[in-house]
Amino acid sequence: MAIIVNKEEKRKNIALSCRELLLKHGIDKLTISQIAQTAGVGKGTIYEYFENKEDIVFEIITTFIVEHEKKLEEISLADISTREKLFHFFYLLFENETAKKHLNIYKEFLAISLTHEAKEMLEFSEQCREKFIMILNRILEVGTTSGELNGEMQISASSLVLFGTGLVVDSRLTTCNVEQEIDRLLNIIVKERK
Amino acid sequence: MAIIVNKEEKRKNIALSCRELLLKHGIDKLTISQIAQTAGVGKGTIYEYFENKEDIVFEIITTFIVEHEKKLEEISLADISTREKLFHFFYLLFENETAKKHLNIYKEFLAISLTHEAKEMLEFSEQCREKFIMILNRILEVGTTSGELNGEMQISASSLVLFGTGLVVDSRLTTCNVEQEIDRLLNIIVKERK
DNA sequence: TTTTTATGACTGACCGTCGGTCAATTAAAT
DNA sequence: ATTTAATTGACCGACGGTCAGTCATAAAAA
Repeated sequence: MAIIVNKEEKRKNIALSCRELLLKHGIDKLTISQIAQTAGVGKGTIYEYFENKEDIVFEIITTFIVEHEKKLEEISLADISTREKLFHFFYLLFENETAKKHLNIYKEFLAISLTHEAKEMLEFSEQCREKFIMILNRILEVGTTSGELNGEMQISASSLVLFGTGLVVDSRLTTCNVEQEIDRLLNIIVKERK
Repeated sequence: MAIIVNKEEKRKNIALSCRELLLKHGIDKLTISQIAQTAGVGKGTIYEYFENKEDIVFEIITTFIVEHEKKLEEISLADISTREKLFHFFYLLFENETAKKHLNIYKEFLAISLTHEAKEMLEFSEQCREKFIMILNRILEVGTTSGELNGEMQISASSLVLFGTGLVVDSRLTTCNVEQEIDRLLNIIVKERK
């Protein structure tokens, strides 16, 4: 017949080659032409591998979120106090300039999925949420058995995820001091140890 | 010399006349041509009164949020238990079909302000946040003095606002059960009364 | 009072951009 | 030579935004 390319692989490669482009311009300013040029293919080729613009942006963002989850995993397994784990868990997206770029992209992703009811996007968000909850639960369990957390309080990981989402969204406001907010939350759920 | 119109008033009138249009179509599907037609003016006229599309959408959404704040005020002053006040405070946007339309609008507002760094928009958001915090603080104060809340816990209104924001954003996910999440939170901060 | 003039309000044809399509082309496999 | 997967960029339609020109009216001039 003719050449057979690994569609899935090429899809990922195109996405990978445009990571920096997305970080630099953000979703809105990113054009398909730019993407095609950066990936070194024709514009039409993009549509061989992606449904539409969201689809490709989504694929790129996925790579970021997967990395993010990996870091969260590391935090949950690190040899630090539960309080520190939780702090880093929430503060991860704010820690430095690179993190803030990722934060911006994540905010844009949230913005899109708030207005577009794309099924795949929602499913992916669900999966992320569940993963976050899983990791948080592990941290909470360790903290409870070690006595670091206010165990009788029945903190649920899903509530904490809501707090985290709020943090991401409201961090755009100057009246929201991220570090302080996290500390306040931790003061409630983590026992004083003296 | 020539006719002088009240720019501010006409601006508001154009916005008002398009409330239903926005509720019906959402931001993305809303076109300037539609807006102009609905408002009964030419397309160019829109740009006499608004900077750009976001500017006009923002003006419309503002009218919804102002209404929302009024309802929150009412809740905070109602003759119900603190737990009920807090529940309604968070559940207000989910209570019925009309509320859900407003929820959608609020989500779209969040979406816009997540991606556009417009100064006025941020300032308005700050004001909203401060107002929310103010109302919540009033509820919390009453609840603390009446002994309904776990007073020693130092719940901060701003943390609760973050929770609320997260609730709005994550409510688009089926894995997020709004009522349950609110109840869980309230179980932590409200004393059992038996 | 009537005419002229200045100017803000208004308009929609037009422009540039961009997401998305498709007919034509290429090239590998048979 | 034929078939077929893969690729491409010219093209399309939609949309946000602009601007040169028109309109309406109040003030000034006659």
